[in-house]
Amino acid sequence: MAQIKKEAVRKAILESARRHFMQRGYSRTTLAQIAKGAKVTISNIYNYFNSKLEIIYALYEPWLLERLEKLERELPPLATPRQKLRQVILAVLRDIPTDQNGFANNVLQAISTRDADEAYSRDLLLKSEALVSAILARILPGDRLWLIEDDRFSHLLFMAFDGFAVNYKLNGPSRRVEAIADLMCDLVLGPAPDLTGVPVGAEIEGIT
Amino acid sequence: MAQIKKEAVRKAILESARRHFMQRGYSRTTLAQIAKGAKVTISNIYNYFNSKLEIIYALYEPWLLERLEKLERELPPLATPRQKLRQVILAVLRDIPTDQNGFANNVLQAISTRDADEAYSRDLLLKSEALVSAILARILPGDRLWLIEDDRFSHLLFMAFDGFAVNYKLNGPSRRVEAIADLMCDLVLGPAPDLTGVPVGAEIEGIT
DNA sequence: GCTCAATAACGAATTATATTCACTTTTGGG
DNA sequence: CCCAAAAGTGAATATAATTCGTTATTGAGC
Repeated sequence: MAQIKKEAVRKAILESARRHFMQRGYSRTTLAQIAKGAKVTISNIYNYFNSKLEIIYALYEPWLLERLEKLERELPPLATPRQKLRQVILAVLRDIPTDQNGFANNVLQAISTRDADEAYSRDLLLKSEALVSAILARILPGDRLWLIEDDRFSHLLFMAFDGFAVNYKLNGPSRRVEAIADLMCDLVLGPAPDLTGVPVGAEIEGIT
Repeated sequence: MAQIKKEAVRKAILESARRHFMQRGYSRTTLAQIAKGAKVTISNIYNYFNSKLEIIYALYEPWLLERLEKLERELPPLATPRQKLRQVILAVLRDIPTDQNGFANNVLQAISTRDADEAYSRDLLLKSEALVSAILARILPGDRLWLIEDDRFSHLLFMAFDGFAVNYKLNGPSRRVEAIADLMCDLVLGPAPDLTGVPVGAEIEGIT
């Protein structure tokens, strides 16, 4: 054959892109900046990726899946179904949208401005919803399992995920997301037990 | 004084912009197209608006408020609180995101790509949430009014609104949005009455 | 009506970037 | 040790938003 594309170069491009997207967002990051950061010429980037859009897709999938795996690791220490459900909701509506200085928003930037003829696969969305449904299946009591049929509840969460991602960039961290998580827990599991008289902090998730 | 900005010119610019945004989306609509459609030069547009972003803002607010007023007009004919709640949810998650070929998505395009130094006011979001809360206050039974405290439930709806707006452009009409509305109705008002044996159609909202 | 200054309207730059292209350099298999 | 395929390059190209210097219009005061 001949020269082989170097994994190191690809990595360098992705790393530089990630840094810049995080700092300045997708739209305002130029290929010139990415190239400079990766010590590569702009045109050589096109030997590795067909477009700027493809670069962010390459970053997005592993990032999101990693975050969902992290969520799974966080759950076992939590004592009650309520704490676990709350954590799942907060992961999707708060922790992931704010991760990496709002990285999720970059994907929305990219997707919403893409040309109609550029392919877009919703596989990742479907996969993520299924993953969250599987997590919920292990948390919810039997009489609440109808919620996750057809990934309905997960779909709702991921639709709201978009909104929280956009709003994080506009207004900073949401002041109401925890209240919304509690509200959803109440709706799904019934009202929280009255904690009056219970030592402060006992209802907080995490190490007891 | 001297020449006065003509309302007709401003209107023409907005109308042309609306048409083009609807057809091709915000990013792919050029000022050249808007100018041509409005029979105005590109540079004259800048006598009326400071930027492309300002044009879509000028279209967005009246459009959204009009849609929310339309929602209010749709409610009185509906018989039950459940039908009304369902209609509110469907308005925010389905009807408004799909209106005008996904006009809402244009605003997301504009907002998500705006420069950080461009002012953005969340007043409209807050106003809309308050409006929907007020509507819900008239629908929900007293023991469910805690849901709308601090506009929590409305906020959740409007966060999901963003997701549905984005996804409408990517995948067309959601196949699950009605199921999600039913799910939310069930969570908020308790399970739907069993309609087995009831004449078909009796549970559908609208004229009885 | 007439004047004139404010400003609407204009066309031609300017700027900023993603993408393409023709060319040069490198390198792995025979 | 070739050499062709592919990596890598710098210079166009294309597309658009925005700015700028100039011209044309017009409403208020006379």
